[in-house]
Amino acid sequence: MPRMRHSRLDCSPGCAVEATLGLIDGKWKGVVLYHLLDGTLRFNEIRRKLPSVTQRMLTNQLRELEADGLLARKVFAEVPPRVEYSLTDRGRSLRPVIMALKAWGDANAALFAAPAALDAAPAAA
Amino acid sequence: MPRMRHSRLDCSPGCAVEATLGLIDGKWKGVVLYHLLDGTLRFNEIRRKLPSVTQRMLTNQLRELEADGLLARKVFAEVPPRVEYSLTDRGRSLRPVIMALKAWGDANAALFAAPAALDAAPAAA
DNA sequence: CAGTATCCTATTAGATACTG
DNA sequence: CAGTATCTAATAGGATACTG
Repeated sequence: MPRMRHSRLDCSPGCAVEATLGLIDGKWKGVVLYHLLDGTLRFNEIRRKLPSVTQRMLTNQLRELEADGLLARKVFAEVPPRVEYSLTDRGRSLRPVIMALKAWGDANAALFAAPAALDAAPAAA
Repeated sequence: MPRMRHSRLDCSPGCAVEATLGLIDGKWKGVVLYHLLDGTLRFNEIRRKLPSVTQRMLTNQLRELEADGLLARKVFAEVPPRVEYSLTDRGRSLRPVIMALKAWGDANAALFAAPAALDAAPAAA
């Protein structure tokens, strides 16, 4: 069972930066958080938004986010089963962070598309 | 030689979130970027700010940041050698992102100190 | 001072199959 | 539908020693 991620607390004061990063890294956490900003989603709804995530990975990432108090998991005793994921207050408080990441990514999309565009690109603010 | 990190581009539109994250994850990149926001630093100056980083890791992280166009490495032909690291314009454009990460981390410091404080804590905005 | 070079371990992530 | 369970591959990260 994959528990125990980097503690990353052996710094300061940049420590806070790494601590926050530690909660939202993991290959899919950022996107998951991003999509949940729009509201509650079921397991397979999230999955459909992440074309190449495996079931196992998505479960892991969701469990870690839950363990970190960023999202809530609500299981409905139905057949077929239904599980809904939504952000907690703490999770929602990450909105500015997520949006800052997204804004920069959008502004620098060229960087990701063409690695060689480094010199040419205008380095958008 | 550790090259080739996750491409993370198989999403959308949360893609931008992961793309940005991909550039600043790595166990030390966030802090390095943070410290360089204050100005140019030499190799060992950075190292001193990161008590437990190894020489190898710091070098790796710095090289990746450089390859991603976020920082510039300036070598002085002196004895003893001197190498200065500073943010590029693109690196500086990450300031809002880094500061958002830091702000959240500071506001939620309790979360990192005591993992059990999840319920009690007030979930600062 | 600012790295390289090796070697080795731990953590992450993917594939695949099965289940309440 | 929403997971588990295994097994394995890839990657990140650390320890240590050496060098221009």
